[in-house]
Amino acid sequence: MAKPTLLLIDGNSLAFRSFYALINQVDRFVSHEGLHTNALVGFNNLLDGIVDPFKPDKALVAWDAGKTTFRTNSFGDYKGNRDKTPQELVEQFEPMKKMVELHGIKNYQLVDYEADDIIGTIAAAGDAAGYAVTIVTGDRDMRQLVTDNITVWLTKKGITEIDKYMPAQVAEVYGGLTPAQVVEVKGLQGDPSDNYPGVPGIGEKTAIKLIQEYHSIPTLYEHVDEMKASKRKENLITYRDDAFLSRELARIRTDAPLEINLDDLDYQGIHYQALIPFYQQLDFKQQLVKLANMGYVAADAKPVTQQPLKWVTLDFENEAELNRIEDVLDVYVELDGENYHRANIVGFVVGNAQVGYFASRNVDYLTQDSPVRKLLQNSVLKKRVFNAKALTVALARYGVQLTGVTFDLLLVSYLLNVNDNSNDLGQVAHEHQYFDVATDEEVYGKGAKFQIPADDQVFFEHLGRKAQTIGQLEPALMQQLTDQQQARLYTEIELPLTFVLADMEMQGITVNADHLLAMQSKFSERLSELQQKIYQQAGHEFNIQSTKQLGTVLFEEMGLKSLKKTKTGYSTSVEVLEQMTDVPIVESILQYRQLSKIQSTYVDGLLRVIHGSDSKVHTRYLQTLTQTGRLSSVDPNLQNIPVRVEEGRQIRSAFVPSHEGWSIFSADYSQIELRVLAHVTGDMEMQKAFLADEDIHASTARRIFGIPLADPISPNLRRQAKAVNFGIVYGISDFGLAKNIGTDRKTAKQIIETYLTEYSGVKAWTQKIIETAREQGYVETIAHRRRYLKDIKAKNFNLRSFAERTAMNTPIQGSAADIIKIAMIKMQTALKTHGLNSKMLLQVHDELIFEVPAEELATMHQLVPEIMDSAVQLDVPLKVETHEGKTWYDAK
DNA sequence: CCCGTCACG
DNA sequence: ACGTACGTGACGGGA
Repeated sequence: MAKPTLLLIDGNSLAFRSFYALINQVDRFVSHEGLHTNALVGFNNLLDGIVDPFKPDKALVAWDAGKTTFRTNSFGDYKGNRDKTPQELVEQFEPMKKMVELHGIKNYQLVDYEADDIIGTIAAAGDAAGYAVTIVTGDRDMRQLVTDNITVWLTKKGITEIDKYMPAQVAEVYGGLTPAQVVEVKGLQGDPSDNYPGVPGIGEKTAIKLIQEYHSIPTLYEHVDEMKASKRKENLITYRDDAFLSRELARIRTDAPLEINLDDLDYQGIHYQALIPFYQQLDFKQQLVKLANMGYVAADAKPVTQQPLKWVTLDFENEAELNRIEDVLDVYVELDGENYHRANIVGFVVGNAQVGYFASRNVDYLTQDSPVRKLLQNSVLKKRVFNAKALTVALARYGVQLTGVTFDLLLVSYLLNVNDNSNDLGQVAHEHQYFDVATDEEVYGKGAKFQIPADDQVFFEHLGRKAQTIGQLEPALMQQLTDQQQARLYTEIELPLTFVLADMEMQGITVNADHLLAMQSKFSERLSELQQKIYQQAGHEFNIQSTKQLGTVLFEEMGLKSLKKTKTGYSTSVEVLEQMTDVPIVESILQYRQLSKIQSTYVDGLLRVIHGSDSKVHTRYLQTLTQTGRLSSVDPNLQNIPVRVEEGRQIRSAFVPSHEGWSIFSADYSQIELRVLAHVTGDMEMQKAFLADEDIHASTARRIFGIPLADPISPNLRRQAKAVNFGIVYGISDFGLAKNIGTDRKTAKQIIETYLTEYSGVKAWTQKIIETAREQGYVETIAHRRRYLKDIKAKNFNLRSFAERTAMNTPIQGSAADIIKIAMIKMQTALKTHGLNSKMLLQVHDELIFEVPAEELATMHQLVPEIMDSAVQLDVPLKVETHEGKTWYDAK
């Protein structure tokens, strides 16, 4: 008969592991009550993944009781170099213990003892009582407890993967030693993380070798005199006491005076119903979904019944049934990659709840005349989709002109809350408390395991669920849009824009590959010259692109003074290097850096993404990503093509019109963010300056530096005033301004105060917007785009300050984004109504780029500014400047 | 996969 | 006393 099982869990060790596994995202895991939950998430995964399937007979989670233990009493420095446990973790301990209880497991801690000792003691008792004992921990030293009946499960890097240690595995990593000998090794080796010393110069390798030979520390010292003279022998003798002390510190106790025994440890099983309010409090949505799928729902929840799903595999027998579809069609198309300009359609589904859903992998239904194709191209039939832009572009490649989209789940979800921007339909649905659909990861797997199911039953059911979800969510989400006064933002801006963007992306922009190739060979020659020069200046070869190696060369070998550090080493950023240009190698490195950036990101990078079929690049604009409402551009990013430095700027000469004799034409808003600032703040002084079409930075300089009208403004003061204007838009701080204009903090502070006195409307507005953010929890743009600021009331100064700057910046940056989006929609319409052949190709936040036939140039110079500056009516005028040229470079 | 760096508005 | 300008994406290096 199988032995009874006893599961012992090292609470502290695993809490720390969980916390640091997600340390980078500590601020992304915060409950609505402001509690950090990253460690709780990790710990919960651990319970789910290891404990729950284990179903032990008895179980315990052991915790440290506090800072002092018998170890600190015997050795004051024990764990003396540990940083204080971060507050973000401390606050998670109590809920974590509650989580343990709700999973049916007892917690235990004991004054003066560490979790290890509790586990050691119970494990020994369990071993003696005939249990199969399993210990789960992140602490490698626990392996000393292993016996034939005690297995140690050690978490690897993350926390969900584990290595299992039985005596054989311990022997394997410890060169044939027994678990009991682990403390002998540790005694010699010491442990920097616990701050006990061991013997200097002896690491794990040597310690194992010595214990292999002498078996233990006491016997080693019996024979120490026989060792041949060496530094090691000297150290062993000198640090004898440390070795014995460290050995004791490393030894886990098996005789702690516990007040509990095995009878108290019966595993209770999971208290499902009680977990619901607990998970709700922590905002553990995924866990709630899992509970719901098991039939556990909150007492006050609407009953979750899995909706029935009507679906069939589309075939030539049943395709006629599609003709019964009227009013509305839900559509979902699955691609085999995220870049929809290249990816293939691997499956699709159309239908609605009344008639049912029709799924297929056969793209002939799309490429050839079929009922499906007719429905998709029928403009009267309302389509409900997820990611209309991707769908439009993908279908267009199969010859289908999708029309009549009224509901885009992804887009609507993003507008309701910019954080709900997952490209996974299931995840988005779960955000809206709709659980009748799984995520792609759940169905397809991820990483190397990703696979579209070969089984039609599985694949089509998932597709059907997705399509059905879109339809099910539409009424509630459209209502929420209305409630948040965002209906017009959706119907008049974002939804029409999505099709404008689809057009621009499909149009693409032609890139002259020969030109890039010429640049490539010129640059690589120059790069190897610079490389040789740098090797010479350094005295040896090294990887210039490695910040680590570069730091060693500059700050250790060459003895330059390090001016700034990053958390991983010396900073070698431009900012730092520019202060050391008197050293020749630094100058060379700066040149090398600049050139290799252009080469790798722009020359090589662009060449890689030119489509063979049309010699164009087709970016994808992400419409549902940024926190402010701007677009972003990927694959390639065409919103950060160099312009400020001449060498880089020449990249732009590779961007050319797609027809002989055409031109590249650009139109940009002048100072749009400051104009928006003048509008939203209602500041009369700033508005006057714009109404008079003054040079705004000069005008600001005049006011904040008190320069009489008769006097000219020096370029330096104008530059400073410009920095102040930028600072205001970004949510200014004296430190930031000082750094930017190279003055001291006090002066910067004075400048800001003067600015806010001179522009009192701006001052009043910044105070008001922060107040508003605190009251409603969000800020808005002129088109009612919304951004929630969860940290606006944070106790932590940094988090709160950041939220306050965001509160000021988002209405400005976001409203500017609203304006150009409106202009783009109007522009596309105007091109059509004027019967122009010019094409809008790119958007770069405050500028639009077109390709234009020669005969339309004059018209465009007039029409484009007209459309752009009348996109919205502000209290100050909008100003637009236009340029044209044979290439993008020349359109300046 | 994260970090430092650097390109843009 | 805190540490600090807003919003993005791509690259190479190195765990």
